[in-house]
Parts: sequence; C-alpha cells; structure tokens
Amino acid sequence: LKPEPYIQDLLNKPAIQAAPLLLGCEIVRQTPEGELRLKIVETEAYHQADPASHSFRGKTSRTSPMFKTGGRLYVYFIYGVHYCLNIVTGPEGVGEAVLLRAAEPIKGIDIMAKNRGVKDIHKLASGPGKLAQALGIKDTKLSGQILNKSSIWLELPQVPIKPDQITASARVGITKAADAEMRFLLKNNQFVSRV
DNA sequence: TTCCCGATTGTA
DNA sequence: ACAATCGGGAAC
Repeated sequence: LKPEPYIQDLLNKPAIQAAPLLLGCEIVRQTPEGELRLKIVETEAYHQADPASHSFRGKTSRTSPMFKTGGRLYVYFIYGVHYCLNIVTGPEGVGEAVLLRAAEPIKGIDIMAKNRGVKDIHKLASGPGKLAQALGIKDTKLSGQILNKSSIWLELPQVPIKPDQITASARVGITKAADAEMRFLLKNNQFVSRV
C-alpha cells in the first residue's frame, strides 16, 4: 500500500484540531474491483469529555479503538441499519475520533454507485452512512484496524486547504452537547450532507 | 435479562 | 413526518 508521509502528524492531534485538517484529504480503499477514492468535505469531532461521544462513558469493547493512538479506524453500527466510519486521533489512552460525514467521489465512481444502488454522484457519499456504504463497508471488521495496514488509507490534500475555506457548525443528529460547533465543512462544496 | 434509544436514510 | 432494524449499555 501507499506510503503516507505527514499524515501521522495530523492524526496525533486532538480530534477537535484534526477534524478540520482532514477536510480536503483523500480517503482511499483498495478493493478487488478497483481503487475507490474520495475527497473528504465534511467531518465531526468527538472527544472523551463530550457527552455526545461514544468514548464519554469510558472504554468498552465497541469503543476501544477510540482510545488507541491516532491512525486507526473506528466503525460502528447505528440505528440497526447503517455503518459509520471514523478516523481515530490523539494519543494512546484518550478516547477521541473524527466522524467522516461526507466526501466527493474522485475515482471508482462506478463501483461506489454499485455499492450504493444509486447513480447520482451527489448522493454517493453525502452522509456518514452513505460514505461507508460507498466504500463497501458492510460490518465492523475494519474497526480497530490501522490505516495503511488495512485496505484503507489517507492522503493529504493535492491542493492545501486554507482556513477561510472551512466552515464550522453544530453537529448533526445528536441531543447532548448539541450546541458545540464541532462539525466542519468545505465552504460551497456540493457534496456535503444535507441539513 | 429487560428496556431504551441512537454520531441515519429513504420513503410517504 | 416516520418506519426500518438491531446492538450497546444502563438498570433491574
């Protein structure tokens, strides 16, 4: 798999710092059918002191990946229907991660359309459940795995993202700490989730 | 072991 | 607006 220079530096940071820095990065998955590649356009940060975070009540078998060093995957099953993909950040022992909420398809679009059962490119990864489904994630087997040592890895933005291209807002779908602005989006991007 | 509800999505 | 659908985790 591809070497990923400089990404680890980003992943060592706290989720609140890493979440906006992951915008513009590309998430890549190698599949038997071909390479899938998307540009991340929307993220949310979750940290240990945050009542909305799965790590808030401490480490459990499900959430243990969140407490590992940055650079792992955390996948969870939600609403009995969907899977969501997170990038674990920060140091060992601290439970935090960044939820990947939306992304712009770059490569392997036909494969992702097949995975999703939808053709419209704007509907392939415009939400966390859609993004995971586009990548072919159908279970939690990837949870806890290390980027680059699994089928998935990250690459830095081809063109660096400037701070004025990023917007922060309240997170989606949570009831606790609902006012905290820990959702980050690329301004004027057509591939973000609705709301 | 029971019970509640969730970091969502597609359809009515 | 609302159902689909199921597992995590708190409470009993």
